[in-house]
Amino acid sequence: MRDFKHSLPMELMRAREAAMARFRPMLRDHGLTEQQWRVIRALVDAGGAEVGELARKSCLLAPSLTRILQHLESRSLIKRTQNSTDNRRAIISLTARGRRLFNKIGPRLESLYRVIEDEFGMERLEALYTLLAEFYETLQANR
Amino acid sequence: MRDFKHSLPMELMRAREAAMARFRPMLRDHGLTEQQWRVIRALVDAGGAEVGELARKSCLLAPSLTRILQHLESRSLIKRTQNSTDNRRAIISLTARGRRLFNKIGPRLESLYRVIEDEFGMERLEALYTLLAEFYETLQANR
DNA sequence: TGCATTTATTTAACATGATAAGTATTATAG
DNA sequence: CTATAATACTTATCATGTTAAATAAATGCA
Repeated sequence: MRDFKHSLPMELMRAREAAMARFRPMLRDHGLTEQQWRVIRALVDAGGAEVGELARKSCLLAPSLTRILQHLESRSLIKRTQNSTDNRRAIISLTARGRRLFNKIGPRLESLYRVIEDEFGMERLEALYTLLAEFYETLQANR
Repeated sequence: MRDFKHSLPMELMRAREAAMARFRPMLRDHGLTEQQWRVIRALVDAGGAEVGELARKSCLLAPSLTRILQHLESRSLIKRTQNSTDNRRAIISLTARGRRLFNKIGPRLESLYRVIEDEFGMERLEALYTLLAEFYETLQANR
């Protein structure tokens, strides 16, 4: 059998964890989990989105997102706007407070990210991005 | 700011999830989670290990591993052997039942893995492995 | 020896991951 | 128009992720 070390899901996880270990402490200093940050960032990117759309953009399962939105709403970082034509759908968007938090954290994470770019090298990083995207597409296409 | 889509931790996660989606249903059919399987596989690979060593090999945090071991022990898939020279350490190993389960599942997962190799191609897969390992090493080295 | 420190593991608490089931709303066939 | 199916979320449940604190055994040193 293939060596245990040579397990792709494990390697992907280890690489991801190595990166997240750089970012997580700062998010935590601001009272945010990694997943909560993904939601906030997706909302900045989209400028308001339905729950399902937000789940796809932030790579979260619907039940997880439901809880996270409840949490963020209780902290007044997001708000819900009911869609008048379809009462199942609600548009989620950041509050002013949510945007302020993003503006405070975003640049700091960017600079941490640039450190990684410097350490690993932009070329190899781009190569990694490309392979990851291709891998994802290949597996999605044949499923 | 860098495009939200271009977030390395996200891409790593999406790639991992695409792969795990192929494996998870079969593990579930045998009543195992992905993490429980990692522990079993690490035990086969090491043939018995201390808890800390097992945590490293299976990429699990100690508190998660504690719970998983309790679970696996209650199902008689693993056993603990006390170390006489250091009572803090216990050697974890598979029971006969644990090994039988591994022998049943292992080959099926291998064949699912080979499907991925075929779809994505062995060369690109090796390139991905190499980049992931280098990325991990780079980030570990400078931490 | 005796006691503070370190090491190995477990508990605790809160948040998320994963699956199944439930609820409310909208679309659709008859 | 109405019963039925599909859609969009939400709840529920159990397992794990993450951090901090607790426990217990081994080590180091006065």
